[in-house]
Amino acid sequence: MTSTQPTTTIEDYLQTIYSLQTEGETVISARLARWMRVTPPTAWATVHRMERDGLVAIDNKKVIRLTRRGLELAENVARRHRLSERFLTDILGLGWAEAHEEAHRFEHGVSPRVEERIFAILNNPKTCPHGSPIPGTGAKLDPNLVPMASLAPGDKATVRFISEELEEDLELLRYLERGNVKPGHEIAVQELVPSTGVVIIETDGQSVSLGLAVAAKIRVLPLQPAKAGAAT
Amino acid sequence: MTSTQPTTTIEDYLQTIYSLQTEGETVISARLARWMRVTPPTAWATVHRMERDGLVAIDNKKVIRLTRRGLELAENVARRHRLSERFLTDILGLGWAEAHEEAHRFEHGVSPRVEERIFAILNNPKTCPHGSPIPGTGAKLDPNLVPMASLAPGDKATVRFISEELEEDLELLRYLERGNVKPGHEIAVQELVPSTGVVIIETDGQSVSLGLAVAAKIRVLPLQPAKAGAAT
DNA sequence: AGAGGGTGTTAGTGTATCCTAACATCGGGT
DNA sequence: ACCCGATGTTAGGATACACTAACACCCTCT
Repeated sequence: MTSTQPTTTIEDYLQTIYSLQTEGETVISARLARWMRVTPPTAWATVHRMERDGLVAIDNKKVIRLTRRGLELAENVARRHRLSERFLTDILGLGWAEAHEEAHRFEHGVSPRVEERIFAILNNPKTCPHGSPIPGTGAKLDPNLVPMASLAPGDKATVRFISEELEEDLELLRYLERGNVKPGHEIAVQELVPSTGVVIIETDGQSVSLGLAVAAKIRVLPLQPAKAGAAT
Repeated sequence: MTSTQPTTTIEDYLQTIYSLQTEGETVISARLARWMRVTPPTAWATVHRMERDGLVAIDNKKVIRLTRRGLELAENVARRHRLSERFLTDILGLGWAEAHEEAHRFEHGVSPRVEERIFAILNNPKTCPHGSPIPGTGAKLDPNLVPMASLAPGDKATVRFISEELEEDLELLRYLERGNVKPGHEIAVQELVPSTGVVIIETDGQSVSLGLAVAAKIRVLPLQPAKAGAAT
């Protein structure tokens, strides 16, 4: 029977592969091992069980890709996860930073019936609190978004999306929350020198420093009219 | 390490033992096997793992009892379960009958933080929708309650509690819901002849027939003043 | 007394997850 | 040409949970 409901572990792998794949990353077993915080042999075995069950395909370069069936299941998990995040923040009042971690646990308890009710109560949201589109709503990531790291000093933009990869780091999320680096907030780049590896931006009056690796995983919508404004 | 978080399976066993024990039943391995829908050897092995981990004690008559630590954990699970039922019905609008089954899945995703928020949003409820007290609220089952099966024809009473044992049967719950045999509703016994094994009661104008075994697991609060009222 | 049912146990299996220890590979860079 | 680091794999173990087959007990009812 390959039609059995996936276990919690498999759901987690599906979701991780889905996020990485969606964000354009190459998914290999070693990467998954780090993400799932297990040893390489464990991840390897699990991925091969998934291959056996028709959830993923592994090409000759060892790259892991979701099959049609795997994608279907993964979208379902991602939907529950992102909906859970919205629910936890909007209805239960949990913090923006804590939502991801809590949702990770919460999502597995959400049945189709509960999912449907939550979706309705939230008024059909299209994205999670960190900007990821909720599968099934037709929402897609705006192709006009660019990595914050690609902006130039003086540029202004609106934060739209925090990579799920960054969400694994609770401390980082708390830092971003304190600095108002959240979807919907406007930022202005104060300093960005690749060689230093640091970006300094301004949000709502305060200065926030970020590593370039982090800034590369935050996507923003540049504000066109602000191309030449940096006086004082 | 006996201090690890219990698995989903162990949480389920704890909760079941807790319910049976609280309702005054003798808990033995064979009974648990039926409740958990596993074979006797499986239940036996699991219970012995629990004994090993200090969650239960098994006396020489094979009776299983929660230890202090087991009780503590079990109350925590029961609290999350009953709170989840309340939440699913009161906030998400799921049906009274479906709540138990859904909560069974939902409860495992509820962290202490989420539990606390749910409790607050529900305004500190003291019982689940089926009448079981929520641990931690100080609520206890009213000792004046009697099994519906112990009433006599003509007696009136208010339904207060449906045994968790009955909640396992979704069809039965649906039947009870249609017949308004739910906490807070008033009933009047129309017929109760032990030899027939059937009780017929009236609720809100409709007649409902129940087996005595079922009626024995529904507890009601007799209405004193209605001792001699059955004219027409 | 003997048959049965309900229970408890042991033995033997199988699957999913997880780990450590080792070894195999490949692509660079020195 | 050689060594290294990242990756992939195999081997060998654990543990939790679940099952079937068998057997041991006890108590009750005939």
